[in-house]
Amino acid sequence: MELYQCFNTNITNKKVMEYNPREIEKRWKAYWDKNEVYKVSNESNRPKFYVLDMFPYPSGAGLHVGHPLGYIASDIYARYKRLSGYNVLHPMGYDSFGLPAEQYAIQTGIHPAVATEENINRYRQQLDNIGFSYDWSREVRTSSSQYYKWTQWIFMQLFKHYYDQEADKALPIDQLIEKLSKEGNANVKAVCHEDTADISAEDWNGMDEKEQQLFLLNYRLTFPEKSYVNWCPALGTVLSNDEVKDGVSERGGYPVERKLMQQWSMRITAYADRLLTGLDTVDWPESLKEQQRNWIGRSQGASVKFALENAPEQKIEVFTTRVDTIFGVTFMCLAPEHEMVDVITTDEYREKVDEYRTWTASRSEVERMQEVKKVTGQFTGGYCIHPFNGEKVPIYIADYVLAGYGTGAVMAVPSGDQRDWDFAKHFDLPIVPILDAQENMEEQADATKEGKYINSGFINGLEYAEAVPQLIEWLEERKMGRGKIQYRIRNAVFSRQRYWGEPVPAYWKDGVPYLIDEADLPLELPTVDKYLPTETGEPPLGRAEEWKYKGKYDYELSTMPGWAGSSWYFYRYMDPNNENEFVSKEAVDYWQNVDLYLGGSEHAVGHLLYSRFWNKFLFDLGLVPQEEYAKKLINQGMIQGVIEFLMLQKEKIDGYSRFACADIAKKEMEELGTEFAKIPIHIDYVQNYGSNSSYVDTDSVKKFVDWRPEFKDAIFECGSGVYHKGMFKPHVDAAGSHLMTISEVGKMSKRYFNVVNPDDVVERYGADCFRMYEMFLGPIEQAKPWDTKGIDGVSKFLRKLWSLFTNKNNEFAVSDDAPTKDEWKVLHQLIKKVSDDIERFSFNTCVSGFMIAVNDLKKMNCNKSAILKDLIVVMAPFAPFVTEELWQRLGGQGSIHQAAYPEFNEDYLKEDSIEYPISINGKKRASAEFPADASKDELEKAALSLEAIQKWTEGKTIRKVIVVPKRMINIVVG
RNA sequence: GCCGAAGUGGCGGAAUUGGUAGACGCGCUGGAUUCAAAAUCCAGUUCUCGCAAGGGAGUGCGGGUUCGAUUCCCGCCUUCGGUACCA
Repeated sequence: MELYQCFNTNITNKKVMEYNPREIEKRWKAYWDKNEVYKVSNESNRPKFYVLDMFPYPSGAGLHVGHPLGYIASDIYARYKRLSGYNVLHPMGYDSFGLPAEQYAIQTGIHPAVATEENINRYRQQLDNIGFSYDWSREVRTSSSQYYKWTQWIFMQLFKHYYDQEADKALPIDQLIEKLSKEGNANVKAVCHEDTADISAEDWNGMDEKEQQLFLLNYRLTFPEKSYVNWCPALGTVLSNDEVKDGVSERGGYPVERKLMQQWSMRITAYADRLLTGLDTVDWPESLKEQQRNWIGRSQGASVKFALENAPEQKIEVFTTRVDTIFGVTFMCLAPEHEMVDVITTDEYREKVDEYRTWTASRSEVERMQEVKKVTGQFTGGYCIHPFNGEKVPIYIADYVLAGYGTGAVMAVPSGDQRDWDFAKHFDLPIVPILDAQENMEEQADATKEGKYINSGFINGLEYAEAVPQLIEWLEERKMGRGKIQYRIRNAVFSRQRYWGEPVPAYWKDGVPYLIDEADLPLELPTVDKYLPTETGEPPLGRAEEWKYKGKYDYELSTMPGWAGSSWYFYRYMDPNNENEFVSKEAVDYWQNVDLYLGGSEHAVGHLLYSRFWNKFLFDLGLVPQEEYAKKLINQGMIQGVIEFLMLQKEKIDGYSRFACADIAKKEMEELGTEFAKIPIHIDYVQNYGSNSSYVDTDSVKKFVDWRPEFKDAIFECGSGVYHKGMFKPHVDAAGSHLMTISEVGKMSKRYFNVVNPDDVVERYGADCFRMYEMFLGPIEQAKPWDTKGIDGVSKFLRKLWSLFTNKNNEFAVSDDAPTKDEWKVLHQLIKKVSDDIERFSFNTCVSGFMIAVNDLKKMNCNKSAILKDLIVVMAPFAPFVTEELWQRLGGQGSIHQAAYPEFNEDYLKEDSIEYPISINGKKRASAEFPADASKDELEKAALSLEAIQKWTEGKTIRKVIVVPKRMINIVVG
C-alpha cells in the first residue's frame, strides 16, 4: 500500500471505491514510467522473445480506431510472454521519412522535420493513451541522422559487394577485381547486367580507372543505370513497381508514365531464388507467401536464339516456358522498345514501324491496360531463321510483348498460346498444330501438353517429358540456346527525386559514382530554400548551396525511397544507441530475430520483400545470424467504418438540388432511370447508422445543411414529407423528416466522415475497455466493421469484474477463505483457455472466456482473494490498468505485469460425473449425467434404460451403440 | 482469367483432433427497481408447426464418405483480397 502514498492519494483510507478508469489509468501510467516497468535488458537468463509491430508512418491525421488493432494484439502477446517468464523485446518507432510531410512542406514552407516531429508527438500521445508496454528507450526514427547514418552505411556495403553464384552469396567487390585482373570474367559466375561484355585479364588491366569503375557497375548490388521507370509527374518522382497500382500512384492516384532515367537500383534479382525458397522456412500466412511467390515469378524454360535472315551473326534471344512447341512457331514478336527493331526493320516498313512505336510510346499505362483485348502490331519486313528447321519466320513488333520481361521478345506459337493465336488471326498468319491432342484450333488456342508431337521434326511421336530435354540438349550443343530460369521480379529502383529521405552517400567524379568515406557518415540532409525541383529539373537537393563532397564533387541528388529505412529497423531496436555499429554482435546474437511480427497485408510485396532481401545480404556478410528475420508473421485485418450516403439527384429540380429518401431514389432509378449520386454524410448525423433502417431526421437535415452550406436551398424529400429551406411540410400527419440513407461498410477515412478516434473511446470507456473491445470484435486477421454500440457489453463486464472485489456498499471486500471446488474449477478452466487461445492468437475468444469466468464467479458470489488474484494476472495482458489497480489493492508484490502467470492444474477440472448427450441416429434426443469413471458397457446400459431414449427405441432394432467415454453416446436404430 | 481467403441467427462472432451448432456480446421482447429516466438486475430470443408437451428443418448450393459432418472428399455459386497481355 506504500505505492498509494507516493501518489498522494487517500484512496487507501477511503473504503468506498467506484470503478473510475480515467483515475486508475493516470495513476498506473505514471507508476510504470517512474519504475521503468517495461524496460528491457539485453542481458537476462530468461529466454528471449521478440514481438514486433510494423512501425507507422506518423501521418498528420493521427490514429483512428483501426490502427491500434495489431498493436493491441501484439501488446497482449508480449505481456503474456513476459508473465510466462520470457525476456521480451517489444519496441516501437517511426518510419518518419515520407511523401506527405514533404507535400505539406511544399504547400506551407514548414520544414518536414518540424511537421514530422509534431505528428510523432501526437502519435505518441495517442499510443500512450492505450497502455502499451513498449520500451520507449529503444524508440527509433528513420529520419534521425543517428539512424539513417546506418541506412547509408548498409547502402555502402551493397555498393561494395557483388553476388557470386558459385558461393551463392554476396562477396566483396575486391575479390571480383582480383579475379578480373588475373583471368578476366570468363570464369566469373556472378549476377550482372545482361549485356556485360566478356573481357580478358588484359582487357581489364588495360582499362583506365573510369572504365574499370563503370565496368564494375555491372556487378555491384546497388548501381546507377539508365532504365525505364515509373515516373509520376504529379508527385515529381519515380515510383517502384509496388507503389504503382493499376497504372496510377498508390498514394494519391496520380497517373504514372514510363520514362527513361538514370536511377540507382538494387540488384534484388540476385536474391530471387533465395527469397523464394526462404518462404518455405517461415511461418507466414499462405496468402502473403503466395503474393511474394507471384511477385518473384519464377518460371522454368529455355532461352533460344533466332538468327536474323539478313545478318546471321545477329541473333534475337527469346525466353519460352514451352520450348516443346518450337516447331509451331510461325512468327516472332518483339516489344516496340526492343533494341534490335532498328536493325531488323526494312526500308519498306520503316515508316510504319516508326509510326507504331510513336503510337505505343504515347499511350499511358492506364490506356494500355484498358485495351488489353485489342490486338495491335506491325510487321517489320524482317525475318529470322528457325533454329531447328531453318524456315523463315516473319518478325513483328507488338505492344503485348513487354520490354521489361524476359528478353522483350517472344517466339509466337499460335496453336498453343491464346494471345499468339489472336495475333495470328488478326494478321492472317498460319496456325500450325503441334500435338495430336490439340482441339478446336479454329476457335481458340489449345495449350495442352498431352498427346504426341506432330509437324515437329525430330520430336514427332514423342511426349512432353521426353521432348523437352532432347530439345534443350540440341540447342546447347549448337550454342543456340539453353535451359533457363526466368524471374518476373525486376531490380528495384532506389532513387527518389524528393527531399524528405535519406541522402545517398555517393558523389560523382567524371561521370563515375564513388562512395563517400565511412568517416563522413552520416551524410546529413542539407537545408534548401524550397522543396521543389530546381529550374533545371534536378531534385530538390540540387537547391542546397555549397553542397559538395570535399568542397568539389557533386553529391548524388536523389534520396532513398521509403523502404530503405524500414528494411533493417528491427535490428536497430536491439541496440538503438550504438554509435559504432548498426547493431552490436552481442545484441544481435542475443535477440537473433523476430519471433512474432504483426502488421498489415498491404506490405506483402513491398516492405516484406525488400526487408527480406536486405536481411539476406546482411546475413551473407555475417553481420546477422538468421537468414530470415521474422519467424512468424500475422496480418491484422482492417477495421472498417460504416459509410452513410444521402442520395442526391444528379439533375437539379427548378434550380434546386434534390435529395431523396433511399427507397424513393431506388424506385425512381428503376422506373424512371433517374440518376443519383451518393453523397457521404457524417455518421453522427444518422440515426441507426450501419443498419438498413438508417435515416436522418429533421434536426439532422438542419445539421447537414449547416455543415454543407452549398446545399442550404436543397430539397429533401422522403415518404413522410418534404423539407425545404428550413421548413418541413409533412404529408398527412408525419412529425418530421425520415430520410433513409444508404449504409455501406468500407474504409475508415476522412473523406467518408466516419473516422473514430481512439482518444474519444478511451476518454469515455477507458483504455482497458477499448483494448478488450477491439479484441472482442473478432479474429485478429479478419476485416470487420467498427461499431461503437457493442462496446457497452465489454464496459459492463469490467464493472462486473470490479464488483467481485466490492460489497453492496461499494466497499473493497475480499475474503481470505479457502475457495470452493467450483471456484477453483472456474479459475483453472480460464487459465487453460486463455493460454491456449493466446498461443493460437485467438484473442476474441479470450475475452469471452473472461466474461464467462466473471459471470460464473459472480453467480457464486466469489470474493476469495486466492481466486481473484490469479484471475487478474490472467487478465493483465488485456486490461493492464484495472488489473494493476486491483492487484495493488490485494497487496500484490511489485507490478502485476512483473508477476508470474498462474500454473494450470488439471486436478481442478476433474469431475465425478459427466453430462452425456445421447443421440438416436446422430440426432440428440436426451442427456443424462453418468459417473465419470463409468465403463463403456455401463454407459450403454444406462443410456438404453432411460425413459426418454426408450421412447425412440421401442419397436425398433438397436443396430449399434457408439460410446465415446467422456464425450457422447449414439444409438443407431433401424 | 489466374492465385489466395472466406460464406453459420437481426448483427459481431463461437464450436482447437469429425462428437450437444449458435458460446460470449450487441440488438430486440417481456418483467423487476424508479414519480420518471438513465443505470442495474431477472427471463426469453435460429427458423418453423403447436396453448403446451413435443415435433420438423437448419452452418452458401448439389452430391459423397461416416453411427455421427460447420469440420473430410467431389462438383458448383457468391463475396472479399491479390494479380494480370509474364511468353
